[in-house]
Amino acid sequence: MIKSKLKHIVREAARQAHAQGQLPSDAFPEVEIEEPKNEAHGDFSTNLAMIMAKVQKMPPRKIAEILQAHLQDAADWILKTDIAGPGFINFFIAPGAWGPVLEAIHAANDQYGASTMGQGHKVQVEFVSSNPTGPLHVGHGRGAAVGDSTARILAFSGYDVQREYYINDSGRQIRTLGLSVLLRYRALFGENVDFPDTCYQGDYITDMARAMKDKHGDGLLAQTEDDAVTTCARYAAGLIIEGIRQDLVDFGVSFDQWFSEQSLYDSGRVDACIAALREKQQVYEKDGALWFKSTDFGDEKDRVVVRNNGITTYFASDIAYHQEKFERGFDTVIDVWGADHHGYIPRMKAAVEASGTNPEQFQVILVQLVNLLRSGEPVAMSTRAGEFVTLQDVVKEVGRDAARFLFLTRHYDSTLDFDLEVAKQKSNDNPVYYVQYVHARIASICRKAAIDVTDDETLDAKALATLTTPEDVQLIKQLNRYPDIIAASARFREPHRVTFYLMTLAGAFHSYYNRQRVLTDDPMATKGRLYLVTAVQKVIRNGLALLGVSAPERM
RNA sequence: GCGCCUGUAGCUCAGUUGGAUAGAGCAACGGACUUCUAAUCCGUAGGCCGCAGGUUCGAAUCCUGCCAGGCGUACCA
Repeated sequence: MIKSKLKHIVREAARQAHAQGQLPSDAFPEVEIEEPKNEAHGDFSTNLAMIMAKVQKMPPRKIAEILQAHLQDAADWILKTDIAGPGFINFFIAPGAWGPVLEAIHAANDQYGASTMGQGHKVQVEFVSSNPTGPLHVGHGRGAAVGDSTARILAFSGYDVQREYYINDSGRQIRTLGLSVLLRYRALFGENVDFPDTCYQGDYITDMARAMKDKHGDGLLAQTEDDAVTTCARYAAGLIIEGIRQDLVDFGVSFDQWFSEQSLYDSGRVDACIAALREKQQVYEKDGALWFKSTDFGDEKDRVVVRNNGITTYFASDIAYHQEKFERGFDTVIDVWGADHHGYIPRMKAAVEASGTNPEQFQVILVQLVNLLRSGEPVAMSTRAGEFVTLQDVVKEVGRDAARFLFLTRHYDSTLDFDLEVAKQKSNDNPVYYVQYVHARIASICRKAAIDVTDDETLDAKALATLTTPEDVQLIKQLNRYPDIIAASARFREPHRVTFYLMTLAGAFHSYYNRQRVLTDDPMATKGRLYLVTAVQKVIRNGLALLGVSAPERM
């Protein structure tokens, strides 16, 4: 807010300088206001003079001097301006001028940081979409945290967001699942079955076999293998999906829609899609298979959509699925995938483009792997061997808040070491408590305070005016950054920016807490500081909510 | 071989999309609880931003080439 005012003031200064013939060109670039890292460089700065040097054909410092003359009396809250370095203009803001930041926070309350950036554009975020062949593991948890938080941040930033889970309930893996259950089922009746290692090994398979026995008795033994596999597959997939849904609910993640791959076949959508590809001559036959010409759209080789045995590939239904998504009117479709699927991106982009959609409307967030550790030692994980720590296990052991927060303490591009022992610790090593502690501490102050300022419609100007110490100003400046952080986080689809911001804000608060007393004998000063710390509390609560993490009143 | 991601303090990672003297946490060392919660704070120390070129007023950031690690490279999903 202060930044946008400054932006306007600088632009106005440039305009005046041009009008008075001091600047030859009126081709002004967008004014950028940034915050210098070094305090000696003021509260804000602009590099406009440097950027304009080429167009104006003048040295940057000279331009800065011209601009500075027009900035002299632009606003009474600008204490002074400096020209420094190669041509930065630095602004020093009056310590008493930061009150509007707190007013904005209290007025907006849980909407502080929200924006209309998305202008109501329809965005779909599809995430997790784990195959219903087994429970979710830690890697899925990270995808869930990233996808869910991204969706929350986009919605907060004015996008019309829909969250979707794609269920791969068709194809060979599901057959394998059914077979796995059937074989265990037969074993329950004393059959000496040979259990291939291509089948799913986990105990949950045997559990489901027992359930089949309870439900059908020995009825499946009489069926053809094909029918029995189908029965088992349907039952198992349904049960697993239900488990996944419950795990995600326990993790604080919900979806607007669960989309079945099988439904694309049942409705004839996949066949229609392939027919359309033929129509547009985007496919050709070779070696008995049908190939999609993805190389026409930048992929490195063409891809099979119908195998020579007549069965469609996963890619075929995925083309149909993404066409269907865009037909639903989404301006942007975001898929959150595990990094091991990155080779799939070019062909999917190609398919989207071939369907006549601008490929930029299709975006993939590739989430890197999670290395699960316990006290620094890797925990063995192999889905096929059935040895893995499930997301449910992790949430049970370390808690939902810690798990979600830690999944978002890295850029999704970086692999993440997730140490169960560290995640459990209620100490310095665990940033989630560091942030939550701020919320609890402030709640405690409020309980102790004689007055309640949280319902104040308008803030007492006299109380605000007491907030002039360097510690006060520093903390307010930190709060002032929040909307920009959210905007960047939404623009780049990077939830970790919020996480890092919260850790920084928490640090600033703890530091403040140790230097300044909130509740004192001075009623005005106390009131002012209550305005300040409750604003911090609101921003912490607000940011944690975007991460799907709770803000406790006591710890 | 080719493609994608990563390489920043002893360790784990940020770095406002090209800005000023590269930051934080942990670990190490030294301090602060008769105080609104010590799950906290203050201080010290720690750097060839993988290497080498290039682009410009200016590069951890952009381009090229190497080196190292991870992942991928199906008529699997």
